Amino acid sequence: MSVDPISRFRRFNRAVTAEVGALDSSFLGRGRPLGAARVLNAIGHGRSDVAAVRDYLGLDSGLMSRLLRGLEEEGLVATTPHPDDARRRIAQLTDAGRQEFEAYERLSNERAEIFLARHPRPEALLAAMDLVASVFGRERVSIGEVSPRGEEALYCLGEYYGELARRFETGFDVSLSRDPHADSMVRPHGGFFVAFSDGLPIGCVGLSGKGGGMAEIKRLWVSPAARGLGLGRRLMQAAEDAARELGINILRLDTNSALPEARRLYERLGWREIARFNDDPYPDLFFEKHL
Amino acid sequence: MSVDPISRFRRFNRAVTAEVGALDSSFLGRGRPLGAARVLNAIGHGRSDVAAVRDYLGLDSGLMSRLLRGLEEEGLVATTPHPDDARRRIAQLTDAGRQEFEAYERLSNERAEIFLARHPRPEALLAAMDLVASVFGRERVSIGEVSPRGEEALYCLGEYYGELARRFETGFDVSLSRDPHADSMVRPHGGFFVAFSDGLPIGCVGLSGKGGGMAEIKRLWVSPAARGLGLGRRLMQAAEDAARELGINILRLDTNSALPEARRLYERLGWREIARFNDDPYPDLFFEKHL
DNA sequence: CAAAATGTCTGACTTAGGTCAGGTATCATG
DNA sequence: CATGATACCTGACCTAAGTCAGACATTTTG
Repeated sequence: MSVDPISRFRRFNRAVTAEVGALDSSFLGRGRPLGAARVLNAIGHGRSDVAAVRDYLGLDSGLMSRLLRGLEEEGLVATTPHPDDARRRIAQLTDAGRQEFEAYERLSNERAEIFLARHPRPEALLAAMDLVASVFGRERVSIGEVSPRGEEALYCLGEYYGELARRFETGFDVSLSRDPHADSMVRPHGGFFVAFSDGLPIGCVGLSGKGGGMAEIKRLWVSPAARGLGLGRRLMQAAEDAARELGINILRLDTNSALPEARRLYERLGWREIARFNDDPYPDLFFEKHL
Repeated sequence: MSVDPISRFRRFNRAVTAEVGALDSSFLGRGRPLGAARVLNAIGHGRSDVAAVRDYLGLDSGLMSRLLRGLEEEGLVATTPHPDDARRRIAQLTDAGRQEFEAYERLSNERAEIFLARHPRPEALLAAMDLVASVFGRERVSIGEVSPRGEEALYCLGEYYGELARRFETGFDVSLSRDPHADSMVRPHGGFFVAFSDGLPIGCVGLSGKGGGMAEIKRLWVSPAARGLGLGRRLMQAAEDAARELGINILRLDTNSALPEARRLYERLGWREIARFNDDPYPDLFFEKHL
């Protein structure tokens, strides 16, 4: 019986091709070819620069131009020259365009809801989808610096605390831990970095400093769906790069032996175990790295 | 932060659309449009009837005819009239066609291997993909009667025993259990049914009889990826239908309280708990249903 | 056995999507 | 301020894919 990995992969492909095809063609219900609908959606999602849309959708400049013209004639899009550079153009939805865009959004959301409702445990299904999407999108993960008070950061931190609570035998209570003040993770003291996969945050790390040549790495978290894809390393690299930029040359961090994969990561990245340097009740392992 | 189910679903869609598109276009490397490649593959996978191919690929009869003609001109396919009905035609690969088909298969397998190698735990990735594929392919699951000695049946039984071994505190040893003889699950005594999703077996059930108006349901198994999609019910229905056909009017089964979802299923389907009717060491629950 | 139905094929046509070679306006630079 | 680079646009062209009406041979049905 051929239930080998390859057959399973190919079954997945066929199932998904059929379904995604149906999803795509549901966009056809609004009497507009798929190309035009995709451009409308890209603009609706905030890609206003014509070149950005073209790039995102992988379109030839001629084709892009024609699609844009079509949407303009329909009265859904208006283009204006870019204020800094009149060669470039920026496209924006008109009121009618925004309505049409929202109709597409509704369609898409409806399909998503129907699909998720097909399973008795949508959370398990979503976790599986996250995992697949993370592996597929592995090359398209970007790391950005954000405010540690912003919603992306808060989301990541919430997930991080939840994970610790699950993995520490004693649970985890933020208020008992040495919680770095958000100001310490903002320039010029430090920074806060979030990894985005197609717009969704899937990992974070904080660089917490007080001025001077020393800082701490805090709150390294990678979404379960994205583990094993080298994201921890990339986040640590982003934090180190920022530290160098800020003139920091000694980094420290604390962690717990209940998180063996974190320990392995630090060791692989050239961190050295040192003696306890704080009285936080949760960590039992302490590391340092000279840049 | 929008990390709601809908966003996650849509992220999955985008990731998969991009990847599956790349996969499709990898078929273009052999200098043949996708449509022709799809027809070649359908024939290679054993769909010889022209109507069957057309139906499977959802093609117009005119288009199908032209694609077939193209493949014939390339010397990859030969068509002959159907022996029973000269209006119908059957298509078969020539030697050159088979070589070309195998080249496509190799391409497809290579891509699958590369993808799976991207993850440190391919088994977790595959489990996630199986789950998604099962939900997507929910409507396309077919139940067929097979020999209980065939490879599909043996595969399912292997998975079934593995599952019991994991779920029973004492483990599970087939040789200690009352294993129904395969002959009892073949007409006219009984039957063995396997659920297929796109060719892969994802569930089974046996109807084990010795002649006479009574039979037992044995070996009900549903792949973890396909649970919660109503497959258990469909398999039980297939077994019951076969029982009625064979003139059986009393069905029995035994199960274990370590499998609560099985118990719930039986109760929902109108089975009644009865007293122990055998001395098998594993079951502790016994059910009966009058048809 | 004539009429209706079926399965495939052919020709004429349409649409979506895409490529390519210029063309035009604008910007950056020596 | 001339020159080349850049960003977008236009026209001409092409292919893949699909639709539709009718043709033809064969089979089924009244």
